[in-house]
Amino acid sequence: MAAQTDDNGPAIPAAIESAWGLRDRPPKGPRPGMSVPAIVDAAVRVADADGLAAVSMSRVAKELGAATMALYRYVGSKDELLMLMVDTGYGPSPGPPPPGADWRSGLTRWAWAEHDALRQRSWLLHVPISGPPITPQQLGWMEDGLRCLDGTTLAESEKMSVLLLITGYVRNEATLTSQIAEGSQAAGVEPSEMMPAYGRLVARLIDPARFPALQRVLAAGVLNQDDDPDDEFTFGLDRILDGIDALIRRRTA
Amino acid sequence: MAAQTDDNGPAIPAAIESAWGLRDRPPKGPRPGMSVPAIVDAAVRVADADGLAAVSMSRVAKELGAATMALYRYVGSKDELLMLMVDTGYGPSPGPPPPGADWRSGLTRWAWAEHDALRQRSWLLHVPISGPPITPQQLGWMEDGLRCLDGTTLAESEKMSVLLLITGYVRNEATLTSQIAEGSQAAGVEPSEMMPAYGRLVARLIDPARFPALQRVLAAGVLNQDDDPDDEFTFGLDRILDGIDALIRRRTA
DNA sequence: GCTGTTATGCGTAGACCATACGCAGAACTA
DNA sequence: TAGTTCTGCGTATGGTCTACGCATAACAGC
Repeated sequence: MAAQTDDNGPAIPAAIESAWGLRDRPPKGPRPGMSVPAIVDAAVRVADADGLAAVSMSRVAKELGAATMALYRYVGSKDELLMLMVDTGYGPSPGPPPPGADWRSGLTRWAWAEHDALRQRSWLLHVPISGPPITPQQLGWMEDGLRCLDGTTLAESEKMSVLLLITGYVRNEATLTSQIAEGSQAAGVEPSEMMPAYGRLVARLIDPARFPALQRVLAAGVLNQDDDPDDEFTFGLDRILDGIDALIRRRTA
Repeated sequence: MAAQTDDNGPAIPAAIESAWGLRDRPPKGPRPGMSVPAIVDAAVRVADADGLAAVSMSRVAKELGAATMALYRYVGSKDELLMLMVDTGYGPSPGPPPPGADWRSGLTRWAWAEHDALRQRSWLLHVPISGPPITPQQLGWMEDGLRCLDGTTLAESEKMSVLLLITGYVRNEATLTSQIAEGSQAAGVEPSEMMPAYGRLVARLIDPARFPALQRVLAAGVLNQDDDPDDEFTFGLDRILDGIDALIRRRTA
């Protein structure tokens, strides 16, 4: 439905038009009492306060002092609202790499910026993403990431793959640490006790004869200490950057 | 609630006891008409056929010819059922690496096994995972992954980080390709036309002056060709393995 | 200034969803 | 046979998203 075609090619989904500010208000009819950005901000406020699960259309409407169904004049569906929330939630991209920076320090900065955004707004991880990035800020992040690789000899398609690799890693790492935080909160346990408790549980369940390697990990106390999540993040990121480094050297040589 | 403690330490969540087969049937009362595995199998069948969104308690009950509320005698909540579904859905782990295999070929096989499992059951990606792996098959995968690194000089904690890195990558890559598939199906477009359509949309939205690097990617036709997803997967995996290789060499030297 | 058009705000209602609770009856123990 | 305990499941509650339609407000053109 709504697959109408105009002079400029296939139709752009309403949510995307909203995000890019391409929607022109029709000259007739009453003044709108709300605006898409106001609704998105309210939804983000709810998510910040009570998590993504608390974001229902009625809750957002209540936040604005409006009726539930009034929102549907501005966003086509809840999924559309979620998409706009993500664009707002990530915030502006970290900007192009400082002049003179090499690709590695540039991408490190880029990865940490996403890391920080996801740490601040862990609900972003719970939004079911339904496609490649298309909103303005998302593409801004992409642009800044690509610029980090500007001086390298990588092919354009390889640059893209590299960014995908890193952003995937950042999301993944953020998901894991946020799960620990949420799990500990749900169970009423200290976050620092979460991993040890997990270790004890695994130790109780597994038969050492069938899980010897796992048993060795447990015996080494890997799960007992709660190491700094930032160190864990750095470790993985450095591995990936090492791998990219190997590729770049090969392409250069 | 239900935080009772017995002789063997803190209580094990009911779902985990189910998964490990630790629940002994009480001697009194009527014979159960169903079983946890039967329910989980039915739920998996529904997810395979109509996706995770179709998995509701009533739908699963209908699949079994039972009443909705009857299921709650076997699983404590829908989340519990989902957890058991994941354990079943992944299937058995690929087994330990063939004797004599080096770590790299072992982990490649391991990564591809998860890749294949996720490709076959893309609904696994939509299950909101809520903690570290604790079910039998999940820990089996972990065990097999660890064994691939048995001969290396890595610390136990590093082995764990390496597995986390790889499994995260596999999930991420699978998520992206499944999104393309689902998106094209939802839009009624050929999957091979998905990326070009995306490229055209981006091209129409962005201002080349503000997104020069992105513009260059588009001009290079990166998004126009639909390259083999398996090649894309191999590319990222090789980057990560290169990074791990660098670490192992450093540790060995 | 009047009229027709169009858009907004939003009330109502429908179709789902998970699940708390309680009761009838089955299967066991003593 | 009596008592206990567990199963199956009907009912009901409170939540979700959103399709539909109506009253009203604001503009365009005459």
